[in-house]
Amino acid sequence: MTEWEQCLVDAECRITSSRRAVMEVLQTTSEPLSPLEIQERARVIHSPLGLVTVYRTLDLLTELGLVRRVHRNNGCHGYLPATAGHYHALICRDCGRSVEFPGENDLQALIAEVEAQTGYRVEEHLLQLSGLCSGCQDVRRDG
Amino acid sequence: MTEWEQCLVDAECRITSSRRAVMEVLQTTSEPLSPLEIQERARVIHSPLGLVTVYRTLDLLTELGLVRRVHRNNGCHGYLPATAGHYHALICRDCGRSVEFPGENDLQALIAEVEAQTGYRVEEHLLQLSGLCSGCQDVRRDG
DNA sequence: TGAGTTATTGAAAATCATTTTCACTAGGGG
DNA sequence: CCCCTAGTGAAAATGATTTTCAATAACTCA
Repeated sequence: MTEWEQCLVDAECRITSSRRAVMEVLQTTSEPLSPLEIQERARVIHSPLGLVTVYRTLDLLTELGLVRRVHRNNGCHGYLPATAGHYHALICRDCGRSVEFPGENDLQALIAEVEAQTGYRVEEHLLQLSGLCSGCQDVRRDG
Repeated sequence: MTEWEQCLVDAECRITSSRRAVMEVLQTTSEPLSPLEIQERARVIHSPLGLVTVYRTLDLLTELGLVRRVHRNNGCHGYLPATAGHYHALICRDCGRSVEFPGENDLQALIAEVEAQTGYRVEEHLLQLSGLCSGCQDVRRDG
């Protein structure tokens, strides 16, 4: 039983072929995948998988903290395996490859400053960076 | 002629009743408004205003840098008058009231660190905070 | 291991934000 | 004041996501 499957059991959820297929796809991707992309890849493993089930499984895994939802430029969402703890996504705009980073220290300083200035109490933050990964920087230099 | 109207003229765009109505609504809000909410409020000023025109005007104003688009929890977007320069939004989850803050210094430090660690070149960032404004913190304490 | 309970599934339809289409209208230069 | 064309609004199209509901399959208890 994988770590994710154990999480499902702990949450009193059933381990189904559909969920297994979605989890396997998510665990082996380095770029954020849309629900449709996840369905396409997961159907190689479990062909009858419906898109609705992909959405439901993504909601479940996101709630359990196993995957992270990121905002894409085109308005739809991408999903990524989550690193333990609170991380943020850095996405390459060229190849879509994505990594996560912590950076909580710097952010906490910023948040403390903002709280002092505004009187708000900050509870959540959304931080997402995009740019070019090293590979795509090279391609641009070469081309 | 208001400052925003001058921007439209400079961009060789016409100043229409629809655009005036949308701009007036946006200039007098402190919380991010959805296109539908903007239409409702702007129709008090210019009743035949269509939702499509609201979307088009929002695109235009966003391109001109006069309004900022923020991500809402429910997946749709809210629009806010933009402060000059690069700012970020801080939104109250209770009353929706919103302020902008700079905080570029702390963020630049974080970005530099992330670039060094990952080899990516960061080009864009999305930072959005949410929590409780001072007023809503008080209400919670009282109630 | 096998039957029963019920969470889960998939297809179709519904919903919601947003975009496109297109004939009509009105802004503003001449 | 007229003309040209950018801008408009209604309706329809699109695309992501959610709901509905009957059928299925995963775990529980014997």
